[in-house]
Amino acid sequence: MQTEISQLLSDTVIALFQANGKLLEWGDAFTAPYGLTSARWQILGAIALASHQLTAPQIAEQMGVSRQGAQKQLNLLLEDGLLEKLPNPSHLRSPLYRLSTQGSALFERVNQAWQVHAAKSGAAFTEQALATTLHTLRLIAQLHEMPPQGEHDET
Amino acid sequence: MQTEISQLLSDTVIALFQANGKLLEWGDAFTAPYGLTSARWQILGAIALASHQLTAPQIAEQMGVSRQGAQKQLNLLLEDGLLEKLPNPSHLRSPLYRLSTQGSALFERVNQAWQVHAAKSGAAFTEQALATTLHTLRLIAQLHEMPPQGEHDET
DNA sequence: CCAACAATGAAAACCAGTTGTCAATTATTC
DNA sequence: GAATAATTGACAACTGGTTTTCATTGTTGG
Repeated sequence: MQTEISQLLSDTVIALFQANGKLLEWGDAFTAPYGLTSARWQILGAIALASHQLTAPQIAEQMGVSRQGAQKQLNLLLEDGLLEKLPNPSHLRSPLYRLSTQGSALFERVNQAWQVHAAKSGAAFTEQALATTLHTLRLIAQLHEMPPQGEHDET
Repeated sequence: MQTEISQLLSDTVIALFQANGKLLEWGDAFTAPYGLTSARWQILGAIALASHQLTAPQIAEQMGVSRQGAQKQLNLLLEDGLLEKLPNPSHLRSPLYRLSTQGSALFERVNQAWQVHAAKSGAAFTEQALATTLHTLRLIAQLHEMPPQGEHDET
């Protein structure tokens, strides 16, 4: 029995996949002039917008990706000199990460360009529609939350 | 100048990424009992719901992935016996794909389970909210459409 | 007809993520 | 304080996608 709402939900999920693909592709092109990719930009953002310095597992957590996945990008960004490690006073093995001078300047530039874009394309939406979409997306994510059976994270 | 709407847009994009991740993860778990993954399911769906038989490039187009990416999965699904090639009367090299008996039965089962889930979780949303979300997502996708400079697809 | 060009499948290299394993460090508990 | 458990970084293998390249097949124009 295909109800109206369940059909809408199916369509929404498909639209979500497509929007995700377009955004990643767009983000890659958008950040390419700065020598970045969507993935790198996302990590820089996570670090830049954090209120304090973060360890690798904290960054992964905050981004919703695996610890190892975040670490991979962190190592690459370190090689590129966009990040730097600080010794973690309370953890010998697990350094804190912050933007290097270079990384900070770069992120600043990208972020400013993004703000311009967001302000411009924001004109295509009503505040009401965006608020509803945001809420619905969060609900969808929550509804499809998987029981955490990862490494040994939860109790 | 961070307007209210551009902040909402940024938050929505982040929520979109997270929902996408959760859905893929959920889809993998959901289809695992049937021996599928999110990716395989998506391809079966594209073929099953098409009004006529499709070639590999058509399937890729319809899914919004690259020709080569779709081909990869098609070959795997062929190996698994879920699809079969039909000789294409108007194209020697480019066969048409359709679900095999086995693939058809499998998709039927998965799809029925999905319908149950969609009907159940649809209860969490109002029709209005879903419609707005669907529309907004399509608008986001459209706004971030990249100028096609691919192989030599577009005119 | 046939020469140029487009579309197709196949394969390889790569990107970005995942899980699993392992050794080392940190935290907990008795 | 020592044994045990959890956290962490590094590495390898895998998934699913991308682009690039190549040989082959269709298509089209002279």
